[in-house]
Amino acid sequence: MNDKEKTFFLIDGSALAYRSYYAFIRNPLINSRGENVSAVFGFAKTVLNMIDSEKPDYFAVIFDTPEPTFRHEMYEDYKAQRAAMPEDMVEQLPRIRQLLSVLKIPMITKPGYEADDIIGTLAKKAQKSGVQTVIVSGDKDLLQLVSEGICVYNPKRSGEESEWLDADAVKEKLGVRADEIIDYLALTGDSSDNIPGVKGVGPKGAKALLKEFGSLDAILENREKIRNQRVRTSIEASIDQAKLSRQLVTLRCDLDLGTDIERLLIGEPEPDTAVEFFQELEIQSFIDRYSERKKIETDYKLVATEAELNTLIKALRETKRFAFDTETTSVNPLEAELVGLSFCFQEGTAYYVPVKAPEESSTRPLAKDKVISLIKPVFESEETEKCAHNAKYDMLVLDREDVYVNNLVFDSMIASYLINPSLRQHNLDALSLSCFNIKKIPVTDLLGTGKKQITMEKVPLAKVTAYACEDADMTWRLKIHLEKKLKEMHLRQLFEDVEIPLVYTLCEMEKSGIALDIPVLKEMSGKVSEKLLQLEKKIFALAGEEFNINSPKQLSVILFEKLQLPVIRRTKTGYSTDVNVLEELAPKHELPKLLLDFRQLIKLKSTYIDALPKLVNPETGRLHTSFNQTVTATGRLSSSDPNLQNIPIRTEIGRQIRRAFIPRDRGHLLFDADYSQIELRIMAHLSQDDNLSSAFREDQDIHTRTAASIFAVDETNVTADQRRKAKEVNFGIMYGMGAYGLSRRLCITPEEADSFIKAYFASYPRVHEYMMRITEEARRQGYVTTLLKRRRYLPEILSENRRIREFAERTAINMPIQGSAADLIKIAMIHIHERLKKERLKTKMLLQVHDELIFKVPKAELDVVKDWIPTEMEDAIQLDVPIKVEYNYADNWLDAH
DNA sequence: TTCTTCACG
DNA sequence: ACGTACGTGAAGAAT
Repeated sequence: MNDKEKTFFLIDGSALAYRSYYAFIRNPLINSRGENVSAVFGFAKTVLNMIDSEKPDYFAVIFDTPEPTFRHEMYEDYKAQRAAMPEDMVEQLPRIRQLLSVLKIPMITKPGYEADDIIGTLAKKAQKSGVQTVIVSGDKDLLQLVSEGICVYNPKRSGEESEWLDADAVKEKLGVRADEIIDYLALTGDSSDNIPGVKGVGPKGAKALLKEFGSLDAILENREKIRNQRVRTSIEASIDQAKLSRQLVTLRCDLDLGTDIERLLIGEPEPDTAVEFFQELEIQSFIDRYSERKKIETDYKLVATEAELNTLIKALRETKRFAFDTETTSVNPLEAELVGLSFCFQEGTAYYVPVKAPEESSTRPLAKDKVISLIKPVFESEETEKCAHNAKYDMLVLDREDVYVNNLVFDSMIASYLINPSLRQHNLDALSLSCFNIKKIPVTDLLGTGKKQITMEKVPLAKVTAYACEDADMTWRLKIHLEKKLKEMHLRQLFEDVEIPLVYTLCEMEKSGIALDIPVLKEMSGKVSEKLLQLEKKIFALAGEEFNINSPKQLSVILFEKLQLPVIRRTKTGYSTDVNVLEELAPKHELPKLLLDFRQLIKLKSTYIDALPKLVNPETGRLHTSFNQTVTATGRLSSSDPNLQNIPIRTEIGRQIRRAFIPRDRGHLLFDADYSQIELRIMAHLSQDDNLSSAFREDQDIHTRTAASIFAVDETNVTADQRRKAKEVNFGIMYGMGAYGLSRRLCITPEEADSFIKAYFASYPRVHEYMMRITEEARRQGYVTTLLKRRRYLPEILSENRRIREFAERTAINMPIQGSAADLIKIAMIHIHERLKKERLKTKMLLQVHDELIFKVPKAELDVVKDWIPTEMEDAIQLDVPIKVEYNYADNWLDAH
């Protein structure tokens, strides 16, 4: 046997498409145009996996055609029970055909015959020529083909073991030999194809009969010998049906296909075509697979002499606009050391100016001071427009070199975010790939990974030059590309008037940082530790053993197995032990209450009390968060490293942590201004509801007002409990909550909750109209917008899946409210920042917590700013209802709030 | 890396 | 029959 055995994979195309579609049914892959691509994705993934791992010599995907087949002529109810294919799967079938043509995978169909017959024909042919054949399908019919050199592969979802069925495996699985499958199916029937079989004979009966008599013919001939009387009667009544069924399940293996197996070869896909295809579908993982590092014409230059630098600077001044990027030693801008700068003002041409390089370099870079002093005026010039990708980072790095970036006009990261805020990645690598199909040099090519990772200043100059120039080049290309899109989508004003100016504001805030009273936290830490030890002791005593309380898995064992407490809810991987569950268990056992206390304390200790002091910057002595401008789908900021937008307040112990946030400098206070009920006011504005609006115009307590309406009592008679319930309703409505959710939150019946919601809409009818209008708008145009035209696409709103569709509907209701509030506070921040600067005040904006701004104010300035800061916040955007800002000040955040 | 839990608006 | 209120980030356990 000098010839290696050839292998042949035969794919049942429709079966694989179905399987792929349903694999994602709970969580379909939907691209930004609202197109479901689950089936295409799953299909591509399975096929490519098979090709990669099995490396078959021959390969073919077989599809049915819509034409009736000879089986329909033979039996009019053939496949009659089969449910219609879902609409969003039908749409994917042409895509799958396109996929196969792009991937150069042979596809075969024959009108009037089913895929199974074609598969049978090809498999038998292959068998004769000694080719090993693998049929990929979950269909039982095809098992009849299993014999020497033919097996069936049934791929399962990840997590389940896939099946390889050869003759032995078939016998083991069904208890009959592969050559008995036809008779077996003729007896049992097949509900999916609506094949009748013999009524009353199932898998067990069929197996026993075949074992005893050997074949269907023998069974029919010797039917009087069947001992089981019930089975015998069934068989006697269904002789014709059994014969018909046998005909139906028997595959035709003698079709004339006009193809030789030798011609069923997998071709080499053209990368460009493949990338284009997957880009259209927006399937990132395959875009990556087929993206090559495109050869683009580039001229990337190292600038290492003063003369070269002067020429570059002259060019930068003349062109009036350029893209730049910094290379540094760290991702944290407050720790990063500048390594070099790159510039681009013409597609494909870029310059790298190093200020640091490895010792062994043949070219010595110019001294950092020299470069800075020459380049500083260009950055500070109002005459030249600057573009960058994530400018805030570069600006913070340059700021530490005393270089201030004036006239920033473009940030490609922010542009990409405004175009589609739902995307997770807005980094330069991803954008270069998605916009231009250019795969950038991975940073890891320069720095390596894991333990051997080095920093940028140790990378040879030639490599850094190529990398840094590419960054500037891509940023420049993106500016040209994304600018157009922003204009088309009417996002330019939001971009130019809000997001770009906000970069300066956020830079200042991050640079300022906020001081921490470490002794306060140290003291808390000690007290909490003691309390935790006591709790732990009690918990172990009640549990009867020691275990890791922080492990939901170990905890589940104690609660639900050892103590036999009732399981309230399950998670994907086990039992839920979250707050709601523990609260429900609390009346039944002492332990859950202790666990709740333990959980609360350990959270406060590990996330805040002990973690925050470690994050104080040793140089400034303060905490510098990062305000992320391109993360949330609604337009809000987020805060990370550390997150200072989720400092505790709801519990007494937690809020004490706020005592540790202080104005370190003597003679300063923290000033805290927050919007009162801003989201409800925006909802009043958006819905134009008279009742809701008048509540704000009359400056009434909105929750009391709602309580009076839904409980039909006088406002003066609203009880505290009624007000609390009304508050939940007010918030719940803004999130599109249903009766069930409200009932759970208020511990009332869903019927009662429903009556509250009905009463709410009766008193605020236009709020209901708003919800109908905005969801309709989302369905019609595919997206919703905020007051400043910030956009969020919601393709899922057309989903067939109710859960997904309803989620999109709630998002459609909430995003304009949450996002408009974000628009509003962003404008206020910019105005306040600019005014503080213009009036040369020492007051510093330190934090933003969605509807709240925190400042550090010198006592001498308090009287000035305490009037105008709230006014600037109230005047940021004109609404049809008043905007109210409340403020307070003290020497720590707890008392200032 | 993913899951669960929990802190905030 | 199912799952049930929007938007975040971080810690610790398990994989």
